[in-house]
Amino acid sequence: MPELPEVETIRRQLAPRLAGRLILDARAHESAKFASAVAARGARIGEVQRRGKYLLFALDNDHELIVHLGMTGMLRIAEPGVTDQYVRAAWDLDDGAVLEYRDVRRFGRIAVVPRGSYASLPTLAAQGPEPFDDAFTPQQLWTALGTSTARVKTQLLSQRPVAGVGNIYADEALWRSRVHPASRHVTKPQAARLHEAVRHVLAQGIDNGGTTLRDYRNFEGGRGENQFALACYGRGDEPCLRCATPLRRTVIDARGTTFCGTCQRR
DNA sequence: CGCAGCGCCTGAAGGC
DNA sequence: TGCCTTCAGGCGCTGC
Repeated sequence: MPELPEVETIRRQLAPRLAGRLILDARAHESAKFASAVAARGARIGEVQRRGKYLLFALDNDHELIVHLGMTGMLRIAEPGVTDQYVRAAWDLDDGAVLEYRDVRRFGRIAVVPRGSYASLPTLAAQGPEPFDDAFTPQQLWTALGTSTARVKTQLLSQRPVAGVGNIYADEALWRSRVHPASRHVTKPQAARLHEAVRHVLAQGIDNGGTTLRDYRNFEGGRGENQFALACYGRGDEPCLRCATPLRRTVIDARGTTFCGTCQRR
């Protein structure tokens, strides 16, 4: 599932490839989740930025094209003559290439909005700080987590305490910081450890080009390598790398969750 | 207003 | 072998 490291890997690859390109034409799946992709027709692409898991393409008409990859979304340059029933949007570029958005399960989303107007994307509008910005601090994380009584993992997945953490990196960060995923309250030291852990696991994910367990591919079609660096996610019943206790698998907020019942205390 | 619960999607994998 | 069930889960929306 594309989380911040996967989206950032894609952004770094496609930004230089797409900057300055004019969108000559566009097509999209009829679903409201993708239909507005055609509104980018006639615009020139500027800077490509990322906010959490959202890709933001600046357009020269005071709008921006926003792409969220959901579970199985991917961006790529089309191969000539190849048809694919899972392509949900396509943009014809002025250099002859076709940018495609492919999404088997259609959990992703595309929007064209006036620059900075995110009312139609409430999760984007309400997101917490970028994890590598100065605004993300141990104190800020502790305060943010304290405003809700929801489980700490649920809060991380809400994107509100910090942007960009999904199920894989949430399990990794909670394991690294020794915080129990179902905790409804975290201490200041726990928040400080979680702050460090979020930055660590996301930075490592970027360094490794993202995590490819099933569907994730980068803009060049390649796989990430971070799946070989995971300490917790997907390792249920395998020994904890700190204490050797078999990791436990449970469900929190309808998401598969792996954690160490010995190291990670409430 | 906050939040729990639900629905969207479809291929892969496992059971019988 | 083939059919059926279960599973993966981010996020927008609804209703309490």
